[in-house]
Amino acid sequence: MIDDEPAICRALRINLTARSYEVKTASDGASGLATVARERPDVVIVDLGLPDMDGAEVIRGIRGWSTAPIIVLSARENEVTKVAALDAGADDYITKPFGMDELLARLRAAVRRATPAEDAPVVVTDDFTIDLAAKRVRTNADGEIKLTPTQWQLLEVLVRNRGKLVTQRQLLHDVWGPAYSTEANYLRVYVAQLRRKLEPDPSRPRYLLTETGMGYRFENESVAAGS
Amino acid sequence: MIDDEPAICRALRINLTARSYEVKTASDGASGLATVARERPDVVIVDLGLPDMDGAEVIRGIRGWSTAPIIVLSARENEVTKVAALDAGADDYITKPFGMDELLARLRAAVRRATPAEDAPVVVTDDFTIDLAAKRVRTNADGEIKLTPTQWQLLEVLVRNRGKLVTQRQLLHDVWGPAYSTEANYLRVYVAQLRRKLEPDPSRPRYLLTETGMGYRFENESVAAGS
DNA sequence: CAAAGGTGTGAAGAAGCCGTGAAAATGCTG
DNA sequence: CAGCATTTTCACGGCTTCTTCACACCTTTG
Repeated sequence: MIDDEPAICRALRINLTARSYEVKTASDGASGLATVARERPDVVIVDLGLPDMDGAEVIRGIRGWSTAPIIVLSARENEVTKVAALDAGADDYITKPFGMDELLARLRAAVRRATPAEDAPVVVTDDFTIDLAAKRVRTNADGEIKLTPTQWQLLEVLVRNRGKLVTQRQLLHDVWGPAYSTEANYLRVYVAQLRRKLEPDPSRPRYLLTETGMGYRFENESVAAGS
Repeated sequence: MIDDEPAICRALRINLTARSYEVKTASDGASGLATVARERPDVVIVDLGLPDMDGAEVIRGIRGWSTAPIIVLSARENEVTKVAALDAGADDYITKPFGMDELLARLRAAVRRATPAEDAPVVVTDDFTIDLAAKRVRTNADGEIKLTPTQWQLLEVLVRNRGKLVTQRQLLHDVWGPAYSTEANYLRVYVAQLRRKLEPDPSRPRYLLTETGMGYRFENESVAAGS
């Protein structure tokens, strides 16, 4: 937050911190730019009418090397100023006085836009790599592995719960649907198929583990230290 | 633009057309959603207070399957309405009466934000070159290739997700719209057409790969070193 | 030590999916 | 309105995938 009015700064800091945003403040353009450079914020809130620099200057200074959303606060209704700020690279422009709820909503909108929903869905083991997003598996030995839809779904459920035990019941429910809670042989058949394709030694599984009487577990102890 | 006031509609249309935006209008929520589904606009402007639907409903309806920026116009200063619209997925909220210059500036900001990731609008393979921006394909053998609109859209979705598997569902959704989630034969027909035009050996595809039961994948393993 | 339940195989028929060519319907242009 | 390009629909053979089953193996339990 780059703002020279202590009152607004304090009000915002309190409200934002209460919603578990992390807030850093600067009170003029120069130190604002420095802070942005240092802290790499996810969003920047800039008050126009800073003591040392023109608002559009500050915005351009940030845009020169960051694509973080910039929200401008200003007392000035003046349309020319708004247009200048927006064209300099600002993402939103709020006129004072403003409601805190509106600011927060605009903040959420800005963050939402900037976050392209990337949850790193790639699991790497010593023997193969699973890319959940691309729906793709390759082994270090043979390269690309082809999985059938059911095989893939089963693997996906297990990998999404990696480390945890997944009940037979739940696996059947998630892969075959609510009507198949009893057909436990499906699991045996398909787990065997996956082991044949993924495990270095299918008869002694290292990743797709059986928990007798309960279900299965995908384990990826990066092994690291032998023994 | 979804707006039921003819005066505003006309004013906007004139101003936007003059700046060489292409404008489509709808005068109520239902036809607005239909128009968005059909036209695939780059930005949507929605007036709240439509005759048939709640504003937030319209926004959610669009957000359900499009990520195009949505700018809301409204006569209501009411903060609750603003927050509701923004949290429903709107990107900006402008209170009437507004200055045309401000609207245009916010429009530019919205479009600018929405078009960042053009990280490689030209895809080159060993056999052909796809220019996403210019919407053109040329093969090394025959030169320029003509694609029909549907063929192009399908190819575009696949290429934008190159390397990733794209579900049949998603392809139908993105190319034909939200109502066609089941017509999987369309895909077979059009993929075959694309293969006939692009693949060196259409019966043994190298780029447009089938993942039986799941979907299709555009692959461009520059072939590179064998083994 | 024998019985019982749960698990890992391999194989075979059934079911469903894909590629294909072509015809009917639709929309567009002049 | 005719002529053309495009989209939608359909039915077939060939192939992949799913389901089902029988049997061997293991571990636990009385």
